[in-house]
Amino acid sequence: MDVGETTRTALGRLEDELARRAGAPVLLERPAKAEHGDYATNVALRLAGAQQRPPLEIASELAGAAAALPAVERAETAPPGFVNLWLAPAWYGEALGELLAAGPGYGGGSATAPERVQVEMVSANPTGPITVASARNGAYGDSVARLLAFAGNDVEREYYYNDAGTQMERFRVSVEAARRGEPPPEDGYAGDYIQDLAALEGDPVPPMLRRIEESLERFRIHFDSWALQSELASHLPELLDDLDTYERDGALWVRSSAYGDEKDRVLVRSPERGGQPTYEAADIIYLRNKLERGFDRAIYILGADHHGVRGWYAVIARMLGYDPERVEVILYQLVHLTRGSDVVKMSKRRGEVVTLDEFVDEVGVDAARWHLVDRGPDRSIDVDVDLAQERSRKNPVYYVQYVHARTAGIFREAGNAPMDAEPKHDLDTEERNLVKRLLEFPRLVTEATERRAPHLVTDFAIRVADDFHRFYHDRKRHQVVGSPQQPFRLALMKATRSVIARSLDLVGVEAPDRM
RNA sequence: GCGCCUGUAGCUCAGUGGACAGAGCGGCGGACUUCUAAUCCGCGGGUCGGAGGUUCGAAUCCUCCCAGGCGCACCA
Repeated sequence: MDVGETTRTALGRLEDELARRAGAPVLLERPAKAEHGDYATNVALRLAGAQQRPPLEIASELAGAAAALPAVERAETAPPGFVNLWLAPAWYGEALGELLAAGPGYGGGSATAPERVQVEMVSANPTGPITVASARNGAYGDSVARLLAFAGNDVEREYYYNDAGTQMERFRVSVEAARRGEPPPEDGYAGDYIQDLAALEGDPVPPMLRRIEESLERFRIHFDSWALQSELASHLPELLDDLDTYERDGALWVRSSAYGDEKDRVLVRSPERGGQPTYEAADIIYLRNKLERGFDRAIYILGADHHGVRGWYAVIARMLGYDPERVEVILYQLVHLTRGSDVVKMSKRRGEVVTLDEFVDEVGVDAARWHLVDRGPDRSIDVDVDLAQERSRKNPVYYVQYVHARTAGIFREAGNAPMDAEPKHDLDTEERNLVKRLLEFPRLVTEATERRAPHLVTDFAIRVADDFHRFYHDRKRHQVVGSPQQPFRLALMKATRSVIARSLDLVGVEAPDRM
């Protein structure tokens, strides 16, 4: 919807033409019903109040002006004040030609002021394998990162872990116990992976981290950097000088309530509580570290159980003198494990966890990634511990991938035959619908990026697949290779394949040439 | 008690101010001498949790209520 986008697409130019005639911005929408035209605008309804005129009168004038445009084949009004437009085949050719000219970057580059962005995600302490719960964090965070990068931002992914806390101590003690052939201590960690680590020499943390990284790489998530709390902790003394702190009850507090916090926080515990820095102290060190490294924006991907810290990060930014707008906390609801219709409590000790590797072994990377991002982040996800239902071949991911396989088949058949976006025939409903769908992509991607909502992309990909499969299936009318319409239809197929491939890539799913 | 999220078709969910509310799955009935039937077509299915309000227009915005999930430590 930015100026740059509207002026460089056929749809944007048409909107600008209409806006000039209406005297107000015009947004063309695709009506739900075919009888309401290719595109429609409600601008007359919006103007009626200010102009003190009946909406249909304004609509009628605009429809008359629109009908005179070469791109417009027919313009009608409809109560209470819509203007409905039917566009000429030449306009479709122009629009499709522009889409193809944009190449692989079609739909990208929407960031008006590109930023250096860090997305911190997963960040599970390395006390065990990555679970399917953390995998949602990764699938979601990585897709957001892909969207931001496609928009033109410089994006890095970081994994943060606490290598020195009590959780890690319990983990190390559990491995030590296993090495002596003893059971894990109270509150320790059990499981086959502990035995695997016990068979190795030395600190079990590095091999555990390698295993985590392997799981995530297999899941197509690559981390540019790994941050350790122990390396950051040494910066605490210099940090304390810059903060408004005081002592009470033997502990060191920060006056965060003066920066919008609901209460002050302890940064260093009192001696009788161990005298160690708190998690909040680590938060402050880490945020400053991120921003000092030159990131314009620091994004935290956190499960909804951490929603309480959302305001805390803004408080930290203010305490350190940074613009809180540079810090962004994105929350997603949690993954619940079910068995049939029963919710089961996740518990490592009882073995009631599903690891990412198990999930991927069962359903494959593509179905797993799709399943973990195809609904809004504000909605919780159930994963059946027996995994039978996710194994289904009815998963929409295959429906979408099939578009890519079918278009690839067409090009195997067509070879290097010439293509031409300019249609030499009158376009039928399926052809028009497919072009219009593909033209939605730039705005859809822009919205998905701004809203941090990759599920809009999977939803859109299904819509593209609907339109494509409807076109493709009727071979009598829509034969591509060898038909009189071949040059145009090859152009349409190339555009379809490109949009589907990009949509799948944005959520980390492969686009196969054969299925 | 305070805060955040959710409540839409039998099930899982899209839909963040527009035209009679959509899709997938499940159910029933049809379509292959194919550029891949992992596809397509048809039929059934909904007081959009409830009540008010704002608006020409509300699933969408506001207020209250109900139900479910999660969070409110000198825990990590």
